[in-house]
Amino acid sequence: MGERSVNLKALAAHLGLTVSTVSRALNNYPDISPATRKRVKQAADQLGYRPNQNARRLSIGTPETVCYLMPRQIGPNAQPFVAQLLAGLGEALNERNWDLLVSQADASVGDLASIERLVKSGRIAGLVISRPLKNDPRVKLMQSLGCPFVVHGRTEKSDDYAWYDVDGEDAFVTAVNHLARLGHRRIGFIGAPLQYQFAQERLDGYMRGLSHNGLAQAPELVQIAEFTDEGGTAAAGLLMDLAVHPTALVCVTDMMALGALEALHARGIMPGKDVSVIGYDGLHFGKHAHPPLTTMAQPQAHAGRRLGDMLLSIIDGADPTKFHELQRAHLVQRSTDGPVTGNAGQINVSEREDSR
Amino acid sequence: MGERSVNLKALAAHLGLTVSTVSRALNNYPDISPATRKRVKQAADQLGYRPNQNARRLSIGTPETVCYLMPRQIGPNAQPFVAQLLAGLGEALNERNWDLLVSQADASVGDLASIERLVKSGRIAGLVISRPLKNDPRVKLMQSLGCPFVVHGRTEKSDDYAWYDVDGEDAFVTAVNHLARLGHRRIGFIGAPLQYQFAQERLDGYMRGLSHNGLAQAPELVQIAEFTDEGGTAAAGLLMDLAVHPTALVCVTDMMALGALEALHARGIMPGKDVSVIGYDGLHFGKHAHPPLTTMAQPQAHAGRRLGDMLLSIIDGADPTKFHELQRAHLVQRSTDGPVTGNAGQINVSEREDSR
DNA sequence: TTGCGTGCCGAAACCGGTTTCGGCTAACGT
DNA sequence: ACGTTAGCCGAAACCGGTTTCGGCACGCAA
Repeated sequence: MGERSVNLKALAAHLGLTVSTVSRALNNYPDISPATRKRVKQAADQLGYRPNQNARRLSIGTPETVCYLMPRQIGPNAQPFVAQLLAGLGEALNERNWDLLVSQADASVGDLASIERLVKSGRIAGLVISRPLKNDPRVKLMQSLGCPFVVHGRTEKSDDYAWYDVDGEDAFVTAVNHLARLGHRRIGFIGAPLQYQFAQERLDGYMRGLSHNGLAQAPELVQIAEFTDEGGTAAAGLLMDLAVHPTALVCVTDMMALGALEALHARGIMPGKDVSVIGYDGLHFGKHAHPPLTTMAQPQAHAGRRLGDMLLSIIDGADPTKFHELQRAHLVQRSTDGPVTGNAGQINVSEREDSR
Repeated sequence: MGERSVNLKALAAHLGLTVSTVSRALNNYPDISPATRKRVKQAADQLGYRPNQNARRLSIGTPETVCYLMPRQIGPNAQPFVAQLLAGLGEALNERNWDLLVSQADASVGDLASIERLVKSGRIAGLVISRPLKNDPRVKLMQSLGCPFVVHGRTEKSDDYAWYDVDGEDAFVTAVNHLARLGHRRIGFIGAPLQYQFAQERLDGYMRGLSHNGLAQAPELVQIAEFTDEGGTAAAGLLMDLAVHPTALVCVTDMMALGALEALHARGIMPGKDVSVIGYDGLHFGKHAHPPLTTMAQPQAHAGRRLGDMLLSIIDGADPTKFHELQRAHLVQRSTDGPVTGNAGQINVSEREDSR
């Protein structure tokens, strides 16, 4: 209701000019006299004229929009990082007055088909993919469609597209190193399904950390579960019920680590004292866990911003293979890590009081 | 690069028909013979034709897009509910193949101006506003613009627009009732800045709960701070350092409650034993707090879906004032609530052992 | 045979902008 | 005084669809 917002035609009529003149005046074409340019611009923002973006973009030939593909799994333990990522993306896009679309693949259609529709319908100039699988079909699809995209995370072979990631392998080497230095020799791994590349990477890091410290790899020490707190509880339960249980646990996410803490409490085991636990993510909430969770924190404040800038560069024509940004996670020690103690029901190792 | 995706003209040429015929065939106009209709549709999805949405929407006259306005404050304690809300909104929109835009007001432009640009540029058919202020100028702006919108939350007077909210006042009455039943007579309130309507509502509920239980209102018992964990810690600190400190705290968000727990621990006070704490939100993380946080949980799983459906109805012409959906929060008891104990450094009340 | 619907498709206007091109006017040099 | 050249603006095509309208060809009844 009310009149439709003023369009170019109305503005032109109001000024006694043609639409083409007005358009060029507003877009700073050199063939418009300074006088009329000024007159046009004044009238424009006096009447509150805003160019219709659909029309403009149709004409321009670019949708001036990028899309963020939301990771599926939501539910009660929602993804806390989504908001931050969107904020960063939005910041990058705002500088150009581009729009940010979010899309979760329509369940009835399927991921791939839904992506294909999105790009073929000309709605988006680029796409952000989150948390890729080890061999993610979406990557190949986007490449075959010739549509610019960036990945938050990596796939198994990740040399021919742009990505931003935190080095999960390095992080888990660091975590294992830290635990080994505290005297732990039997370290359990709580992981996520290996179809996710991040899960594989972190497992690799765990393995490398083990051998780097001369520790044996025992298959029973790695437990895979869904990356929820319940998953962590279940996995930790299995590990602690082993004949000789580990004296430390590294967990693929903070959420799983929090779940692991529950399993320890349920068995009367004191995290950080009897058994060490290290998570991954650096979630703010970990500070309030019982006890406060030691974790490998990733610097994800800027992930969205970086991804946005990368994507825009690629849309501008830059070579996607040039953008590989690998950040490092760092250990934030809270209270769930500590030296190994003798009363752990397992091989007795010499107690040592490491300094913290 | 590559050929531009097939457009209507190409498809028509391929078929030896005109664009208008093909368009009408695809849109099931009755004046197209079943034979050619079928032929057209087959060719269309064989060539992978997808109508250009910018062009289509320009022609149709509606952007088929709604926008979610992200709440500003992000930072480390990101909004966990944003992802859930977006998922719900997306679900509702997907059924019509509408798009979901997210926008955080450009800091350099300002909320209002940025909203006005958004709707005047014809990009969106509706807007979702989150966490409104007591007297939120965005609501009036949208009304004066004549653009459909829904609000997640309410403002002070909320009868002339559509909203979905959880009854914070009722929730805090419930919380205070619960505490009073446990014997608490000196209950502190940890609140957020009262410019936010939700903060005011919950304070109102607290007050009503007090008088409903015949408890005195003491100004020093209500502390306002930023709604972060640090804010909660600070506010709780002030309250616990009072000459006669409260035996229970109700907090306006779970995040603040977690912060409050820190303040208690720092003073050697055992939450749930010496002093009760009740949060609000029902955050999943509260389960892993120390001790697990009792909270008023809001059923926000469906908020996004409901808001989306409401907004679409309004866009379809329904009366916005018809949509007022008020949900109730419910107490989820974990471990930070308990009967008042005598050793609390304050007026001795008769101990009573309430049943749990 | 003529006339008249009816079924089916093409022509063209339109959505609201952008951009190329051409022409008019005034100032300029010679 | 006259041709040239900027400077400035209008005309028109275009982006890729949708939708109204008109007309051709056919079948049917008179």
